[in-house]
Amino acid sequence: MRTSHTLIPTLREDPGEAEIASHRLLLRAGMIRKVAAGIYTYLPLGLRVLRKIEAIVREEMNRSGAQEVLMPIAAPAELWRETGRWDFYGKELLRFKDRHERDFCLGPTHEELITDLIRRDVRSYRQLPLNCYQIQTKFRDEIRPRFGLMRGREFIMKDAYSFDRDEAGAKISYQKMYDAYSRIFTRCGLTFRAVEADTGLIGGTSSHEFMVLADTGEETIVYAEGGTYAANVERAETLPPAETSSDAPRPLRKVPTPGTRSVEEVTAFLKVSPAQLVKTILYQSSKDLVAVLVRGDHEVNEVKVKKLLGVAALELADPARVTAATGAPVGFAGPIGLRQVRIIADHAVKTLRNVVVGSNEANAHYVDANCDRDFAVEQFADLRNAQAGDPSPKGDGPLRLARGIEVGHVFMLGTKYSKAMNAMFLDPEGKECLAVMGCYGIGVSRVAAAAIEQHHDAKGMLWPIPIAPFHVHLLPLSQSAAVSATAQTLYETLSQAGAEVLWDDRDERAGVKFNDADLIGAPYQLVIGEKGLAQGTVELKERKTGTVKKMAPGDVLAQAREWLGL
RNA sequence: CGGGGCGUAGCGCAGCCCGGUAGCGCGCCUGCUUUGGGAGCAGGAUGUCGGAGGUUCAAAUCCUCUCGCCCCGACCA
Repeated sequence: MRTSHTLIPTLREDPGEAEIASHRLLLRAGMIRKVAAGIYTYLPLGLRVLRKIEAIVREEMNRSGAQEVLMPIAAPAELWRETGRWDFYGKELLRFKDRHERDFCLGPTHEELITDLIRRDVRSYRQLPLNCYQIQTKFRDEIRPRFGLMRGREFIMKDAYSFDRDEAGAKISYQKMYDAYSRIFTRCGLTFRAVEADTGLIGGTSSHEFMVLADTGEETIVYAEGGTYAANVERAETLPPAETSSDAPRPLRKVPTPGTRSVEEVTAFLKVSPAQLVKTILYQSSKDLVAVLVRGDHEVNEVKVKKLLGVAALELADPARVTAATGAPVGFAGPIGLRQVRIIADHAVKTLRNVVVGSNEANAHYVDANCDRDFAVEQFADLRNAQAGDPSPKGDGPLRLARGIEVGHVFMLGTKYSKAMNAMFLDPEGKECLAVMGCYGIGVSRVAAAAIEQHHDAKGMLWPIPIAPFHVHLLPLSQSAAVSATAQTLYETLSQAGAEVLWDDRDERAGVKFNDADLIGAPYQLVIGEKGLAQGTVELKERKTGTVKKMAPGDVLAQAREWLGL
């Protein structure tokens, strides 16, 4: 493809709105342009990358036995009401009415639509198992879209849904997808890790997320150093401390702690370690007010709290509610004498003796408080985030933290949707059974962004060959007849051999071409200049390493074949 | 939704505090020269100063409202 008539509007300067590498470089290289917050147009180069990723996804999905379908983006509310998600999904679900005032939404995911299809057309166990997938635009009205393609509102997703006769079959389907995903991300040239994950709004029984490891990732993952355990921090289990403190309980005392609200302030004032304090955090759930107790050096894991309480929504109680419930300003809440509020606590709280807690009175805390003796806890559970150094729940070493970009997520759904929507089939005995489902997503556009986060340098992108917009960037440095003729010949030779060549035929100076080529990041650059040509050579340069090989034009094909694996 | 910031030429920004009718760099167009890492000279085009209202003789600048965008937070008491 020639650049002179291709829309590749590269930018010389960094766009002000972009913070992270992928966003900045996608804009600068003229691959995407913003239309609204979290909504982008893909230009020719950006689209080529997406198509490459899609092709790999398609190949591996087909190889795994899944079949491609295409569902609509607009879905009628009725289907979403059947599963209850019309109310449950919240504001991320973009809703609208058609001209007849009927409710519709833009699909953020397609369990309802696919289940509706299958319940109509799959009646017999003979038709199962079945796995249908699509590659399609999704819309989620994110609270805060950011980082370009990383968290858009409109984005491209591959979503697949499997239907099996029973749990055992569903497990096989799940494993097939897990394996396909591993092949897909490997082929895309990504360093990734599959981790245990929370199922979130999709629901279901278990899931794994595929995380591309990158410091700019929005997710925190924990993994056992040298072991196999790996999980999203939302999900990662923490073990209760092995031993209960053997300290003898001391009498409860109330002490003045003027103006100390935070753990740091209180512990510094009382000269105790944060691990000797229990903080009391008040949450407003969709049902009632709940006090969550965790050790001073721990963090509440809201996902775990939500699960324990069986509620969908949970937020910190606002200061007015805290004061109403505790009788004290925010910062002095404690479990002792706290009435009409459910009190739940992290396991670690149970093993502590003689702790500091809030007194529900301004400017005072209790010291030497002991649970059971001084306050009652309704339920103990794992309610905190895992931290670096915690023991792995699998016992395979201490946990470490890392950042990741979630590019894929596989779920065992069980019968959540088939039950809600009555997706039944007849088994060999003629009995009606619920299909056991799984669902599997890949953020196609996010994969592109993740690849850049992992593969770039100060000058631009460093695309892995399988997803690069082009393999070779052909850079004739002058408009002379000899240079042009050589460029023409090499373009044809390489193209015929299956190499994808971007031919910079613009009348630009060498520096401009080099900089644009480095920015766009094709794995190889083929430089043709007057000087080299006078000596009978052209240069083939590896973008990533900067390694330059001078060779006769006739030797380029063989070298390119070797490097590109053609 | 809360906090902060920003909307001025295609892009990046200055001008705003202290009101007087808009500027710089890059890009774009023309010509000449130049031609291996973002060329030089000369000439040129481009702005409802995000929008609406208000104050004023006069508003990019002050006031009010509004829309959009970016960042942080929406998690620790």
